[in-house]
Amino acid sequence: MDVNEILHKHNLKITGCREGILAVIYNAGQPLSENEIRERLGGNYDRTTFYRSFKTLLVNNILYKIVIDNQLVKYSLDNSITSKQRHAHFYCEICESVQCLDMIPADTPDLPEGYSVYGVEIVIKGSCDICNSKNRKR
Amino acid sequence: MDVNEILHKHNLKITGCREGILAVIYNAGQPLSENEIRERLGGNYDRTTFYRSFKTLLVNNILYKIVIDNQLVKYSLDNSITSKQRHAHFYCEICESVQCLDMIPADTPDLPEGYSVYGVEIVIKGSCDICNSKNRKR
DNA sequence: TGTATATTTGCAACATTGTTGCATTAACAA
DNA sequence: TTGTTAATGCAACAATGTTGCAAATATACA
Repeated sequence: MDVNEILHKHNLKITGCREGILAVIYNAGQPLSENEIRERLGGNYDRTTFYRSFKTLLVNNILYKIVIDNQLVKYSLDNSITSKQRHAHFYCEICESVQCLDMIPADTPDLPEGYSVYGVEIVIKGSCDICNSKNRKR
Repeated sequence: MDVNEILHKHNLKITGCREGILAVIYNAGQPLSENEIRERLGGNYDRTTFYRSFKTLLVNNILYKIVIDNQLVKYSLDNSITSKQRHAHFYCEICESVQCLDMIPADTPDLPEGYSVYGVEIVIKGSCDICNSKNRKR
């Protein structure tokens, strides 16, 4: 994945913060919280710059915001970048990681007459296979 | 619905704040945000008391927390109180109201081996029939 | 009905999270 | 290389959520 190309295609300037955020998320292979991203970038960049970078990347549909709880938000690359379909997400309440459940599509359901649908968010909460196997071993 | 009976059954003291929160939600017939509830109670009770009342009612499975966004949370009566099944919620981005979609169950999906599921959250975002009809008339 | 006890409340102080204005700095098109 | 525009970092602020503690309240029980 070429981060610079993505930014360029969206007419966004290539800055260290934006590059870093996208690279960290891409390399992680799973959605990350803002704090997780900041940690992996080694504490560079101001908090304000982060917020603004996220906002810019979200508005331009480069990042996708997964709201687990009002106190926990994770960011992944948008489907338009990854060419994925809309899908559900799994949140492990033990290791606090989020996984994309590509096998569970977030399809638009049938609603009563007169309703318009812009998006469908599905978050499944539980404990993941890794955490479950660790607990069994103890 | 007898609010006092619900509190009593859960071994919680019957206080004005708890009674008020439950009565307001019940009478609204739809999930409400903390601010909406505070407004309808006429500004009584401290902000701290509210937070603690919500926490108590949530921990005791009397209230259910519907996370629309990290900045917007709505509260409804828990399914154990209303005897409803788990269901999806609809959020209207125009009037900012939330409706229970009882016709769309939030069933536990099939996940890969080793995963445990504690809960499924489905939030459908769009515009509701009332807001859509208002826009058509203009 | 009155009283003892444990819980809840309200206040203050604090911690965290997110926003805005503005001068400085950096990106990049030409 | 340079001019223009946008992004950054800082400070100050606003909103949201938490904690400790003294005073007030709910309730079980005499």
